[in-house]
Amino acid sequence: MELALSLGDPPKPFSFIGETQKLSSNDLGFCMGLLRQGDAVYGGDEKRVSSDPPLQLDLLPFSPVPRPQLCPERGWLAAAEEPNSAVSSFQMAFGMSRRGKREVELEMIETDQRVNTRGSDDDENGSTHKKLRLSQKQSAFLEESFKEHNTLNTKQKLALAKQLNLRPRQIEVWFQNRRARTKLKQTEVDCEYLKRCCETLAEENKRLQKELQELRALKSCQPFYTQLPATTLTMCPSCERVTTATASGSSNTTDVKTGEYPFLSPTNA
DNA sequence: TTGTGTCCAACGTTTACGTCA
DNA sequence: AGTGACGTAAACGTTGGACAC
Repeated sequence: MELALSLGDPPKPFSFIGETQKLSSNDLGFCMGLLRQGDAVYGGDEKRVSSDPPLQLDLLPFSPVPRPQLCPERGWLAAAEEPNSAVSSFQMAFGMSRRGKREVELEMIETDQRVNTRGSDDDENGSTHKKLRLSQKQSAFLEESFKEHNTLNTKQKLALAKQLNLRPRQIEVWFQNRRARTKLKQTEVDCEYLKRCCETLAEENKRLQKELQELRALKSCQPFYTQLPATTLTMCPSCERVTTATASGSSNTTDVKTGEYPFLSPTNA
């Protein structure tokens, strides 16, 4: 059994869920995907062994609290901002537009007086490395690279190492740690979001309980209702018909859309 | 199909560094 | 100036998945 859980994201199919299960992109809320054991998913081209479609449940058709997202451009929280409209912290810090930014960055790296000298010499002879902080400019350049792609292939890693005068291993480690930091921060944000959701739902529950109590009180004051037998309402999700099962065992159905009660219609009367 | 080796991301931990009281 | 506590970032070790052979 495979379970995917998306908190607060606009519902979208999970990797193992096909196009047929798409939900409205306007909705926000909780999204769960369920894959039964025996379903097989292979890499990019998804093939399924089981004929039964997996489930994707949108548990909240509305989002009581807009879920904040860590802004990859700025490194702080952002809510419903245009992702490309923001000027990055790097650009803000160094006062430049995105155009030509790369050239300026490289120039700064080259002129950086504090060169991280824990270089390839140590790497080759396998001696232990003395830990040195990366310079601000090196960090800034890595941050920029991370915003463009948070994982590196070998080619990118080597290129970055060469540009920043660092060992490829350092680049690799930096990206690993950076991903860990991002994840940690997003987890914190998600926790806060869930906390607020919980509070909102608790309030809603309280309100509904109160409403129910009022309705029950109203019902006890109106003898007409008390004469009706106790019923259990169930709705068929596909045809949206409600079945009322009475305590005596009889049952009736009604169409939710039209509100028509067949047993009261002239044809049935 | 199974076994083996390689690569890499994720994760937890350790360690060095910087800051502050 | 020296020192210890603390937070952060760099680095390390392990594990497991994907992939090629």
